[in-house]
Amino acid sequence: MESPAADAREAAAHPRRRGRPPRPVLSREKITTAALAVVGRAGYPGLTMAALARELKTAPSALYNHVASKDEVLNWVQDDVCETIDTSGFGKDPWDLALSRWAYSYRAAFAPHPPLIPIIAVFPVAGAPHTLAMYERVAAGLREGGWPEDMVVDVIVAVESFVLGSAMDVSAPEGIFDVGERGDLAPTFAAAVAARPARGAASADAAFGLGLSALVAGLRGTLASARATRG
Amino acid sequence: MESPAADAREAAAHPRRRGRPPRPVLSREKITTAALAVVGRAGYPGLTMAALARELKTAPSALYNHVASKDEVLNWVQDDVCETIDTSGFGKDPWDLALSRWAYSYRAAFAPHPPLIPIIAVFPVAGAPHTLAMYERVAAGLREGGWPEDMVVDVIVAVESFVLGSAMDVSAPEGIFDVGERGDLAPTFAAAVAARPARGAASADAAFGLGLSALVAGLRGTLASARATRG
DNA sequence: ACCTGAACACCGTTCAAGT
DNA sequence: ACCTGAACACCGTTCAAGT
Repeated sequence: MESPAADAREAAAHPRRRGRPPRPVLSREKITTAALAVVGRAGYPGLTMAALARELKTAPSALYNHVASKDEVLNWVQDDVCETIDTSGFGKDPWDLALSRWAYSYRAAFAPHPPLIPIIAVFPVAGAPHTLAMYERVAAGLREGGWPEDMVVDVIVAVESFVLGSAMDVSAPEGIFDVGERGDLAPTFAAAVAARPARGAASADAAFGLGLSALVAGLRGTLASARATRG
Repeated sequence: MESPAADAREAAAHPRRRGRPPRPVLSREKITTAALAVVGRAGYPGLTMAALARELKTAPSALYNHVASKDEVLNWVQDDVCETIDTSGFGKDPWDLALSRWAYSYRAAFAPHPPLIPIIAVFPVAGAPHTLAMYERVAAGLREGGWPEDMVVDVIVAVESFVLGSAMDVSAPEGIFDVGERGDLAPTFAAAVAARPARGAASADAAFGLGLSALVAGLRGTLASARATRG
């Protein structure tokens, strides 16, 4: 096992010849890690197939031996981000507390990755093992908490929808609700914006906290009446 | 005022000469309408600056005399979609009923326009008059319903986050939660998916209905305790 | 001020050639 | 099977020239 520095010297001195290499130089894991490195350095506008190939010291076309499209790369990155989400409350704390902790962690994980948010909402879980493992832990925790089997997915989807919608808000610019010159057109709204105690990212946090508390409180009521009617 | 058919014949017979036309042929309204026409015919992948220009019978570069970027075009379309959202419950029905009606209508309006969803979450309201007018009606309705001024925006943002997250779900493919071959990795989740009564778009509707009921019920509780503590 | 037409600097993706 | 290198069919945007 050579050091990365030695690898770099090696690559600069002996660029890879044409033809199939003795062992594959790319893999799902390497591509995912490289994509996150590019994003960390250049953001999502900088994540192009060319930049990704440069990070991996290959030709862009080599990527297509391992991945079908750039969208699939984004899906792999999304699955990697899901691995960092905290589900440790389930099976330990009451379901409502665990769900709330999961939601906070989920939003924090995706807030730095806005372009992945529409991806997770739409990509099948079959190709995303960490995402699937997360759903499994949440589903098991909800079942243990007393939720009927046929409601579990709807609860997950509902909370996830709120989380992902809220995660999009985090990247909104500071003055997004500033009414501008025609404040007279929206006097009530403008006054409400001015009356908000928090500013910037803290105000997005406040709205998320308010909504999550309400949603979880509402779900406690939903569960109680579901158990009452079903016995 | 000539008929559209006459306009089309005219344009085909006499393509516009170089140089400034006697009266501007483009405007925000015409560009927005044309963009919606292109989307209706070719979807969002088909909405390119070139296709938009073709719809308007101009050169693509002419668009840039009126709009700064394609993103701004999307923002204009987004504002147009907001005009169709139903806010008529506010000032008539109780705030919770009006809020629920607004949320259903909001989600239905944006479900056919997934690429606009991240746009509305991030673009300033100052340049989006219909969006602003919508917020004004909602804010006024919440104030009338007894919500304190400094909580109104957080309530709007919370409900909007849930709505937009749910709108992204509508365009998810049918089998998004199918676990695939490794069902043993997520047995509880797989069983919960199988136990869901509804399929396809109806299951997204079910999750939305469940979540919205819980969220609104939770907000009723939030308002009650806010009023109790503040007097 | 507001068009046209040509050009620029990309972009994701394909494919033959090579080992 | 899995690389390289060249090429393709776009894309959004800029800008000089024209009225």
